[in-house]
Amino acid sequence: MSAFIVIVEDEEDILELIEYNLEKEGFDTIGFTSTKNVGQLLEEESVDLLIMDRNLPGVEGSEFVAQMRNVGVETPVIYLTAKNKESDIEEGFDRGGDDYITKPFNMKELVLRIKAVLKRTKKDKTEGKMIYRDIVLDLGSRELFIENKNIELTKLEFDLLHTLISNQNIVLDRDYLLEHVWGSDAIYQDRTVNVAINRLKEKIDPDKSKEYIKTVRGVGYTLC
Amino acid sequence: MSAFIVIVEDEEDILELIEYNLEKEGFDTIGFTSTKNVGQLLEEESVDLLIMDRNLPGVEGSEFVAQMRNVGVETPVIYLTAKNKESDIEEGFDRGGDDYITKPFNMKELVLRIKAVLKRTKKDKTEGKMIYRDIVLDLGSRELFIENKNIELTKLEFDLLHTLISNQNIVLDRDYLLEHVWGSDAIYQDRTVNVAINRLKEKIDPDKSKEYIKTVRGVGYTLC
DNA sequence: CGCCTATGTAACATAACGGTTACAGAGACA
DNA sequence: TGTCTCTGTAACCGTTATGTTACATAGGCG
Repeated sequence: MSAFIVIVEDEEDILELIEYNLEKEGFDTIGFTSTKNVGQLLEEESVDLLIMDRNLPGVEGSEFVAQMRNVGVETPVIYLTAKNKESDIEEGFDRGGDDYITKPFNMKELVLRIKAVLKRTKKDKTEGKMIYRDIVLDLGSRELFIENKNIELTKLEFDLLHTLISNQNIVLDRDYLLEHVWGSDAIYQDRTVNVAINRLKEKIDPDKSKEYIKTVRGVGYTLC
Repeated sequence: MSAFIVIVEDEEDILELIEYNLEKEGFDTIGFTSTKNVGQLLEEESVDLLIMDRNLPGVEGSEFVAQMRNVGVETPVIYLTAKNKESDIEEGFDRGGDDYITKPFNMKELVLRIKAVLKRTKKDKTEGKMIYRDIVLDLGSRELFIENKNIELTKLEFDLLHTLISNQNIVLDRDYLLEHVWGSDAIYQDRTVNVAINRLKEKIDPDKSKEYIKTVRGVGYTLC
């Protein structure tokens, strides 16, 4: 899971520490010691996550985010804050922040929270296309093209193919698919997955010549 | 799938009910009626799952978990909560909780969720590749490459090789293999291991020139 | 060398797994 | 309400993985 992360933190050593650790995790980062220029960046570039110190000299971090929200920027935010009085925390949440973390924090926790937020927001990011071999899955219009031919999919089929394609080369077991496609509270039988997969197979490869979806006996399914 | 589960629930009868049912499922459990002593346990012992009432007298369950996260404890959590207002649920998730279940709940659902969480956290640990000499075992795609040639394995063969390779240079006896590959509740004969090992040997080294798997007479097998 | 035990091998039986199909209920839509 | 589509469930069946058994072989030890 790669992502473009903007960090605003006035203490340079902390800023560098965060950047170093996040890049080690494979994220692209850019750091600022003030909110200057950040607004423009958020408006113009596709930023996946903003990590924002709340105790910046001059502007309150949450004030800045509130302004951003007003001009239509929806980038999720994780606040860094030395305060941990509950009122502050609640305030941060109320204004649309997605998470907070109190200093001092450890890197492991920050990374975990980042991944959690990205995972959560990845869902509503429906831009872009996913490609696998000659399969093109348009996440915006929810259309599937195979060899440039449009193939209609039901919601279930689309979601199923989507999670398969976003985990290509990884064998997904039925429980995983049930949880991620049907929902974590779904209590269905794993045979349900079975049938759904085969309906999908039938649609995307009627004459069974392509073998996009490989079944791994005793385990699950994979796109490989 | 055995696991060590800590339960925090102030109502003793509910606590006992949960413990009874989980132990019936083969889990090791320990129950507490308050968070006292729980923090220490989580830090010192390897706990697989925490089941946490959110409505404890005094401390908020999620506050307690947040504190634990701050000191580096990553134990997954399932919250028990009587509240079901959506805001509460989201908050629980946002702060790093892995799942929640609202009271009143039925045991079946709780057990299902427990198994799901355990499986999910186990999976995170098992990504990547394992290498031994010229053997490359891809845990995600469940593929085996020897000298860059792909060799198909059945589920059993894969799991067997996986535990061998993750215990290389250690002689594993048949009981260990039965428990870890076939499952702790498996009641097979040790000849079963024998045959499985040899089927694996045949696949990964047909002309018996490499001798990846060494049999240690009277003890078991090892990759050394 | 000869015995004994552990291990390898091959054949067989069966249980598990997954593909397929048919059907019924749920939901959308007119 | 009636119709149509989507989707979960159950039943059936072929395929294959795998446990079991029986027998062959190899290794250790006197």
